[in-house]
Amino acid sequence: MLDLKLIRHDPGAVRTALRRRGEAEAARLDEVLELDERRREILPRLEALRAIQNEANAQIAEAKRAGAEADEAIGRMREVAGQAKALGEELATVEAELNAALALVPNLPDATAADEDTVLREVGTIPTREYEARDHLALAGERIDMERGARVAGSRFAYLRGDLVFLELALVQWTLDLLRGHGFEPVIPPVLVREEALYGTGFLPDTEQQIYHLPEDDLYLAGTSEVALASLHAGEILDADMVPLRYAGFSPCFRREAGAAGRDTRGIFRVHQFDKVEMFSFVAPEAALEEHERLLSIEEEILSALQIPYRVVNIGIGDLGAPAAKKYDCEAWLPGQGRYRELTSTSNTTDYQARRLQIRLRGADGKPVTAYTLNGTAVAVGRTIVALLENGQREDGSVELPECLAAFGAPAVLPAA
RNA sequence: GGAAGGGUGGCAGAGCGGUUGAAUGCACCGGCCUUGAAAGCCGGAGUCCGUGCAAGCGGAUCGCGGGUUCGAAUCCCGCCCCUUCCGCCA
Repeated sequence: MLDLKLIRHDPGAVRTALRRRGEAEAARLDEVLELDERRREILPRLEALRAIQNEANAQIAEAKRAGAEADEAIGRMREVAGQAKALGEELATVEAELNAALALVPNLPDATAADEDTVLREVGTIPTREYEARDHLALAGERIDMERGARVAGSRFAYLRGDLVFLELALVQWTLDLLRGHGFEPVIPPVLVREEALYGTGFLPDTEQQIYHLPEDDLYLAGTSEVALASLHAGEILDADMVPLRYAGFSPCFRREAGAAGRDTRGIFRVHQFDKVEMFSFVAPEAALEEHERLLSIEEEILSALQIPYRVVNIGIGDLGAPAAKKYDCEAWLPGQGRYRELTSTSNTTDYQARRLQIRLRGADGKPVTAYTLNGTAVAVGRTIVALLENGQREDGSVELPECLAAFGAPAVLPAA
């Protein structure tokens, strides 16, 4: 959610920034501005009535205490109360519309966000081989069991079996260990969340078609632990010296993938359920840009340590989600597909989520300011396994795995399927 | 799932339906005192909205929402959360 005061005081600048997302988004401002004006027309009138009520109430109280009659003041209260109630209802309607309109306005793109997807750099060596590269399913064999997964839960569900389970666990543990070294507190968050948490992070109203809902309990299956991590400090005013606060959340993630029919149907590249280690930072406003680069550098450190060739993309404004002001994706080279595919993603959501979640910092002057939040994928386990298998493959179909994982229980070599 | 109790300021904890934004204690900030500190004394201090250059002024806020009433922290209803007991359970 944008700062209403900013919209009010500098609508031109906000509109200009929003235009980079398109005219339709910029046009949303008009409704917000109009509703805000109506609100500020009604509010002083209502407050004046309330002031009269409060004054009359004091007189009544005083008269009662003195044992005197207060009919005149009570009459005045009675009269004003009716007017105040009607005005109050009018205000409530306008405020509800205002909040709904404001909730639909996406975040302002950062000045350094790209207009179109822009590859910043390619890192690592794309392996050359005389044989045809296999894809991860061919390499995994029954250790990735899609057929039985589909039989039990439907398409896009998989069984991970045997060695791959130890690979997953090693990957997770190695990542959490590395992140702790970078100052991230490991967290296993709730995966089922309330609507407020999704609204607060900007997934609602925006991506509802991607989210599983449990109507019996009115809970939602989170598509990322970002939801629960952002909500960790909802409603709190944090001391400025507590930030940066960094969390590494490990959780399963659930996505309906509605609208992705037919895409990436082979293997576990795009499934309804996967595990992920997610980084999440709460920072002071002025520290956000640097923190974003920091999250990106950690993502790159991880990909490099795992010897996965990748490229970094500054995501174009058209592909930014509503909460993001800027986003980098790291795309891994997948020999089985012969192209780069998204593996991790990090977003600077500035104060967009924190304002909705009412997360503030108490600055040196004692005044609360809205915090800034950022998120980034440390390891999306399923896709990382895909990348490890396809990049580590040898001609005989066995797979060499990165050394760093061995200490955490991963096999050094995955036998051919 | 059943039964009971409870949600008040950073924390603890009062609060006959009417000068209660809210006693008191602790914690916090400033001042006095002190060589320095502690103790003591004096004072200050929540958050949000509107208005104003500002000081300020006005409004809201006692889990959330609604109701009763001229008037609700206080009474009624719904929801959320916490605690205890029973049941169930990895």
